[in-house]
Amino acid sequence: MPTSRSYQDACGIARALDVVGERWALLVVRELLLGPQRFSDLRSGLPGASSNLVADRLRELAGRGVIRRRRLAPPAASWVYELTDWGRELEPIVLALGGWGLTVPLPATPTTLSATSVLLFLRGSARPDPQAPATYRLELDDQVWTVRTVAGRAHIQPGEPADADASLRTDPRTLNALLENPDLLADAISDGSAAAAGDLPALRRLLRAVTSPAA
Amino acid sequence: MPTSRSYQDACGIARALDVVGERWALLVVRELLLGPQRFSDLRSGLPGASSNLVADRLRELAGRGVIRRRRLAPPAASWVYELTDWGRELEPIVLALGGWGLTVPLPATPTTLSATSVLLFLRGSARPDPQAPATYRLELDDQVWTVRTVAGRAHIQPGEPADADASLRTDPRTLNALLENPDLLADAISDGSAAAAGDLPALRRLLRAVTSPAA
DNA sequence: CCGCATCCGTTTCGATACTG
DNA sequence: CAGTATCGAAACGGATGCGG
Repeated sequence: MPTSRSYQDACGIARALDVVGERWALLVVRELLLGPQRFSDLRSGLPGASSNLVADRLRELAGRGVIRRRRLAPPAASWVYELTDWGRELEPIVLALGGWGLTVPLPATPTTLSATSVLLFLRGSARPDPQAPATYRLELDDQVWTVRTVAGRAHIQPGEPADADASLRTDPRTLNALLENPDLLADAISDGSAAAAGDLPALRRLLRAVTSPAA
Repeated sequence: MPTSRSYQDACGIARALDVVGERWALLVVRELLLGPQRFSDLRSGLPGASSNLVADRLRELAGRGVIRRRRLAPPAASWVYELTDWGRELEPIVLALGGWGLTVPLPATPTTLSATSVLLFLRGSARPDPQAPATYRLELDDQVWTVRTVAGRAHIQPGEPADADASLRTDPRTLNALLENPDLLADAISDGSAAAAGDLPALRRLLRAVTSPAA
């Protein structure tokens, strides 16, 4: 019986940690914050976790009701994991923890950075010009995301956009660098680490929405 | 070198968990949210953690700058642990996590409940009558706390109050029950699980401030 | 007694290999 | 693609020891 060990403490903090306090659990939640993901998507977002670990956490979190396993409609016929309504209530907490974590020094050795992590940062920090709503197609490590800027906020979903003003194909680390310094876009394109198409001024506006938020 | 293992992930959430994601770490932070505590206080607040575990976590959290070890002024000449300013920034996050955790079913087997846990709940939930500020002496498992109700809020500190309107001596679990149902106070006193002194109506107002918050 | 350190059995983690 | 099986290494958890 893999009944995960409990703190046996009636305090709410301990009870929360009984559910999401195990190693990797909150990072699995993080990966699902922007929408349903398949097992292999989760694995590539959590390259440091072994496959059995990811499988264990998914089983436990599903058993606790934080996430759910769902079958995609045909012809996809694949399985995805997604947060339940209850699990989604962790979102502000996890994001606040992430804000605090930005003040933690970066690990010295080379680090990973998942697409979801960068996109959560983008969504949380971008203040796009409300006068110029736009839709973008972002392809990060072969996964496609839809980004829409509406009413001064960025909305992000996994999957293809119906219609995009501009598109960008790159990797999470490069996108992160571009969000810190949008002027690097030309360099990234010329050295092949990024490829852009469509309304490039709109794309620049998106990248600048983090460093130069609209008033 | 007990250099705790890192997620090696640049995401803020992962970096936060590198610091406070280990087992028991956030519960140590919880125990310090209301003020400095000695090693033995921490141990009695975390009865499920072995002594070496507590010592390990304290060392790690101190090394990371979340907490600090400080010598009390003579004649106490003892050591206490306390949150640094940086560690204190975890407070809203930990409290939010605790709020979510209240929706987690209680562990089946008998649970512990630390004085800090109940007092955090009291502080977070009590809406005392702003018209009747008061100071209380609370003695929980031989540790003394000062509770002051001011401006519709409860303020809590470890240690003796300078001057108390009323005092209550009990254990965390009984106090928790009394906060849920203040009418049990007479029973608790008569069966010896609580002892009260001073302005008893004021004490009843404190207990009722959680279930019947002032408008 | 307080504040740990050491020892040791058990559980979990993490890497690799493997299967439907 | 979506996991399971296996196994050594690390961490946890309980008991005990020990200096101040």
